[in-house]
Amino acid sequence: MKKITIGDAARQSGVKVPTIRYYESIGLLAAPSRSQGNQRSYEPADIRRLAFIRHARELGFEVGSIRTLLALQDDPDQSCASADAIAKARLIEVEQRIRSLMALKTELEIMVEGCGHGRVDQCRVIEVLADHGQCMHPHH
Amino acid sequence: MKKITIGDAARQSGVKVPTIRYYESIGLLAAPSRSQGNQRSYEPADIRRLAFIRHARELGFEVGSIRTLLALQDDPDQSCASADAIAKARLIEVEQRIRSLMALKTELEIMVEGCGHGRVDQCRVIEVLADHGQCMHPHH
DNA sequence: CTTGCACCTCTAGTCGCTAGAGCATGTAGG
DNA sequence: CCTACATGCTCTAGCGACTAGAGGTGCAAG
Repeated sequence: MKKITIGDAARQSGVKVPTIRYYESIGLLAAPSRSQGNQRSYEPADIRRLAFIRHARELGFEVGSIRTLLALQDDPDQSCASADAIAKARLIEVEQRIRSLMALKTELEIMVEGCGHGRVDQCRVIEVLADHGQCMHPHH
Repeated sequence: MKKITIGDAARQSGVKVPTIRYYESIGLLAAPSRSQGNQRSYEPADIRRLAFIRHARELGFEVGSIRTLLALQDDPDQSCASADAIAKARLIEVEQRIRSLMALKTELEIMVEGCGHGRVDQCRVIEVLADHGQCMHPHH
């Protein structure tokens, strides 16, 4: 059997070495076997699990949700209703975040366009920040 | 002179009480005068400053940037080039974040739509997470 | 005068890592 | 076989921007 070091695991999964150790410490990844010299030795399944975690993190899932998703993956007989619920909740979050960022973008554009590059006391950036009432697109 | 307590400052500015104390501790807000009983007593200018900070935080500016923006506001003779640069940088960040969230939204939608609500081993949510190659809209 | 809320300070916890110190191990070249 | 040097190990502390809690004091109403 090929022994995968933590460095190789990091390269193959795209998860950084200290992060892998961190995931082990919080119980997201099982502690792997060790070599004679006490070095972690991973299996291909661990790499897949790490890639799963990484992808889920990139999608913005929190560690708690990932824990549930991993538990579901480990037990394929279960209904995927939980996974679906988690993904749907995340989708709603993302949609809200997009809406709020769009409003924010508009507000920033107004600020930047309004800036005449003169003195601060005529600057729209400062002005808009100081007085929220000037926001054209309320986002909160 | 009317004395504004920290609680009233919180209500008027929309910044929570412990957060106001935190801002004082990191030097974002000057320490106000105190009453006989050692209670903080704010001026209307402090409330405006807090509202400024709150608004900037809502727009996603980091405390470091807010520090600069506040310094600019305090000295209105200065050129607003820095304020403009900060706002522009933030605008670019926001635009990138929106793009990445849109990609993410698409991916989540595919996951959720593909979920047949059956068993986990046929669930697209789990499947897509496990295999990044299935992303239709690569976002990273 | 007492009740009860608001205020005070201080410490520690949150989340998801990241950085650093100070060692041990593994590997490639000479 | 020896020496470099990369990589591994553990442990602690730090990041940002708060938030929570303990344990105490101030103050205003009934």
